[in-house]
Amino acid sequence: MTAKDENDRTSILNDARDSATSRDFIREIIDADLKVNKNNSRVHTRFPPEPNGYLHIGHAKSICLNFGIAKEYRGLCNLRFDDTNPSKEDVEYVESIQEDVRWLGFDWDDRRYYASDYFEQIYDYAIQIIEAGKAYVCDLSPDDTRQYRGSFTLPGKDSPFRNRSKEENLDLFTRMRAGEFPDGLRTLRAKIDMASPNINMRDPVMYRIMRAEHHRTGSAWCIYPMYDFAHPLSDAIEGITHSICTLEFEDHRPLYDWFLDQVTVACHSQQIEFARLNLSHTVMSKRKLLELVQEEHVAGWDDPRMPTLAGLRRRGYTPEAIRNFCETIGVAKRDSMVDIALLEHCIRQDLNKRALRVMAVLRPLKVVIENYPEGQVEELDAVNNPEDPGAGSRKVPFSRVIYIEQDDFRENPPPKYYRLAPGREIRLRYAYFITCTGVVKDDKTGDVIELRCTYDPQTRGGDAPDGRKVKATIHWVSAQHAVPAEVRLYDHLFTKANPLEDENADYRTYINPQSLEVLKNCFVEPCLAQAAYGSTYQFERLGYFCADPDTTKGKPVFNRTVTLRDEWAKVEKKQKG
RNA sequence: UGGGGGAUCGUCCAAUGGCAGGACACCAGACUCUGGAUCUGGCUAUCUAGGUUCGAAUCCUGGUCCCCCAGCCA
Repeated sequence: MTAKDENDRTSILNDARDSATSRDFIREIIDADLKVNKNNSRVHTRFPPEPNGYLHIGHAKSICLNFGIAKEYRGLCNLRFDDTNPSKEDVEYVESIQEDVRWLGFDWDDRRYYASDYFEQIYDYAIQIIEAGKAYVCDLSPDDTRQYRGSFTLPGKDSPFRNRSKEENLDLFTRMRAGEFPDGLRTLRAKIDMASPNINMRDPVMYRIMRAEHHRTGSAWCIYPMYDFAHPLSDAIEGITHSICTLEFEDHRPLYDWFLDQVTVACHSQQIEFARLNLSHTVMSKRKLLELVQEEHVAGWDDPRMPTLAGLRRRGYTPEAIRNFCETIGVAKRDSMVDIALLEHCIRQDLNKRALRVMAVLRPLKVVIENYPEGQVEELDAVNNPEDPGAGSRKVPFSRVIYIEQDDFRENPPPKYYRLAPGREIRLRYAYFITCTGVVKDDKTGDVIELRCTYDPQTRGGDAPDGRKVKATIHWVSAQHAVPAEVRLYDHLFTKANPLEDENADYRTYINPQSLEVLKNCFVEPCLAQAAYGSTYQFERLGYFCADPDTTKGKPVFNRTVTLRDEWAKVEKKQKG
């Protein structure tokens, strides 16, 4: 190696260092590998989902890690479907997975692979291992296999079929493939050590007989390789240098290495394990998410309450916010539970910069401005985004009858409540100062159903020429111009930070009964009449919302992505004890 | 119980023998035509007991607690 090469690599390393916000232990391992020119200084990762469910925010962590590392080190990251168990897998999932990875902002170019692409090669490797006397066909039933495996404290016993001849093994394995035996009758097992303290090394199953329609190979195969066998070989075939997976595979690493040591491969990838993401107030296992869908606790994989990428997307989360979240939480080996407040912070931070501000009244209270001329309409200027001068401004119609938020009026205002109350003056955003002069109540219920107010014509646009101040500014919508809308208010899916914490209670008992509140009688300002699916807005003083695909021509539907931070809510909560 | 991992603010991540730092959350204040945003300040942590060292979150020894593994799932 020349001094120039050394300098080049050093500068690449430094670039990588600069572009990363912090050096996690995985990047440190890669730095060290690069320093000794391991793998000819190549960095090649892969994201290997099993197509048996939708991707969730935990996968996003892995995607950002694998694709992110590839990008930083000027390497490559493959997308590989780990489809070795056809009984659980489906094309629906391979499609959603690709959509989600792309949406998150990552690109695998032409490197979309399937473990099933390698079935023939993996089979050949199995033959090699049998020929080397390191694998055998076992006739033990699943039950007996378990019995023979022993326990944590007891060593296993050798299978009676362990010492079959190579010829017999080859013959039997060939016939397994040929479909001569029923499902589950025999397996191919690695001959390692039934007394190993690591249970994964006690002659693990390499192939099982399973007649199931595979989403890619159809019925071409009736034997399928197990993860432990297929995964290291798939990595080797693709030339993966760093095979990043989660902590539960840590004790599989000796087996990963063992398989690669039995066969001739160009590349022996290094498996590195990190802690999977746990997020408060939700669940992350695919099995539980499937249950929530199947038992109809949610409306589907893309229900905006789900931690799936499809759900978050429909909820109004942006790829940028999710990527930023993944960067912020870091990567380490200790089990942890990230507060969902951090995810919410990330989406607020992103949407604050880009979401157009509009006015929407969710729980309308009619207000008649008595001294405002009947029939008059004014077009008032409203800023689209105070954080982004380039976003410009728009006209908002104002008239004698408007709607305000029920929550913005109190007949008997508590301490520190700054909004409208009898006799009090406040500002209508971008419009006028108004003073509440009367309250109309429902005869029967006594509920406030209408407010009578007067306005000060001198305050047009929102400023008083005499310099007087008001304590509050509230949003409003002109009644005659209002567009009816449906708004879906979402909250955490679970009431408990960790729904799995209590071993005596099913996680479903902590499903938040108020995770969805549908408001069908909302009014939004006219510019929202043709809000397109996916467009995000800040409803001023309420939160960030996005148009849902359920939107129809006459009636927009909005999902609340997240509320704004709300000081008054805190004060009120404190007052109520 | 055998094996594999892990313990740092309330939460997540840094500090790689040299002033325990950042983010979120929380609290207080400033500012504000969003009780938003922004700004300022504050709070709170090295699992434990010994040892090595001028100096330990970091090294050594003992203990404690937590997570994972006994699928023909991944």
